[in-house]
Amino acid sequence: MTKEPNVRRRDAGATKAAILEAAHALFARGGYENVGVREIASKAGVDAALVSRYFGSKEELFAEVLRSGERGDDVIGSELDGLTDRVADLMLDPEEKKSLDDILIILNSCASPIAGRAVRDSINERFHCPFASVIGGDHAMVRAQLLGAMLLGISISQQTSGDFSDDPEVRARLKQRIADILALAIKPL
Amino acid sequence: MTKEPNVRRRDAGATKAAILEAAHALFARGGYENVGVREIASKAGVDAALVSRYFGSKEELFAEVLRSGERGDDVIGSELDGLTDRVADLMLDPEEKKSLDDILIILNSCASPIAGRAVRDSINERFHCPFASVIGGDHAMVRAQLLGAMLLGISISQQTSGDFSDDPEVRARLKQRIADILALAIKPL
DNA sequence: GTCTATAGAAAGATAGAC
DNA sequence: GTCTATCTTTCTATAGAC
Repeated sequence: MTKEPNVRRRDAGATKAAILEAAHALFARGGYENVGVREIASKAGVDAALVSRYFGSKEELFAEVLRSGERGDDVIGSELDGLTDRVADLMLDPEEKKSLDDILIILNSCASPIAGRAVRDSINERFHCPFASVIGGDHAMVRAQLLGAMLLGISISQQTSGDFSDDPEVRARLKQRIADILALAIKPL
Repeated sequence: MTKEPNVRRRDAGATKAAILEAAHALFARGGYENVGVREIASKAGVDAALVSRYFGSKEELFAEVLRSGERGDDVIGSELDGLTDRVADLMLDPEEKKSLDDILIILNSCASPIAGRAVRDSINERFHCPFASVIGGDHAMVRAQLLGAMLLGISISQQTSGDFSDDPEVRARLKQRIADILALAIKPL
């Protein structure tokens, strides 16, 4: 396996971006503890030493991935109107799976003794608070957490057990059911 | 730190049980990858070498922990009547948190490349199938997976973000809300 | 700006003494 | 039946060559 010393013209910015993107995708699949810097570098097409070079450490890279992720209102939108249908769509549409990477990163890294703290802080800042702003009303944070719990649960279930059903007819009815559940989650207490 | 060579009279059965119990508790908190055999042995009050001695490997110990865990119908009961209230109670009652350890083990270990497969198989056998038996009707497996997703989501949310609220009044209304959501999850499609 | 080589730490597993 | 000592692997991080 001979190495051509990197085809990409030397460009710190591009290299850094490539590492960040690779880390984002890999952390979503395996979580902080199950992904190595070698693997990240390999996917980004660069050398492993550059990860430390540009981000300081794996931990700091992970924090940067969290910061670069979408905020809750990017995921669910900022309009309360039609929110439940939109999100139910997002959860079941295989085309949109990329949008759920940020949820998977949370899910798969929250048990880590190193990354766990950052993950927990990030959930509040990036998801619960924006959710609460969008849904408003009394006890908005409680209802926002409940909404977040539903999204987490559905995401992890699909990741671990596969899609709920292959039958388009069933999926359509399921989508409506999930929309109804989400409506119940955000309804004033 | 001088070591008294184990107070417990030499008893393979008791030692094995102690290791299994310690592993169960620790895997629930940290997941497969974040818990070492040294840590498990320490909590069990035995030497680390005995883990391999009695279980073969950490991986086999984990599989044994999965097998020894509760089945879905132990958690939700086998009566459809009153199920949603019972489970909502279980999710929010801090006294019952121990019952949710099996859910946390799933949650915190599913990303592991080693333990992930066993976890995924276990979800179906131990949770979705019993759930489907209890709730019955058309598309029982789809609805069972949806019920499981709700339980997973609420569990992980409480683990990562803390309890939804400290106010007993709010918690009571939230419990009712969760019961309503669960009812919607298992309702015929 | 990128890569090679390696230091240093931590974890799982095992042989053999007691 | 239990514990000590150690082997092997794997991973992060870094110094220094190119």
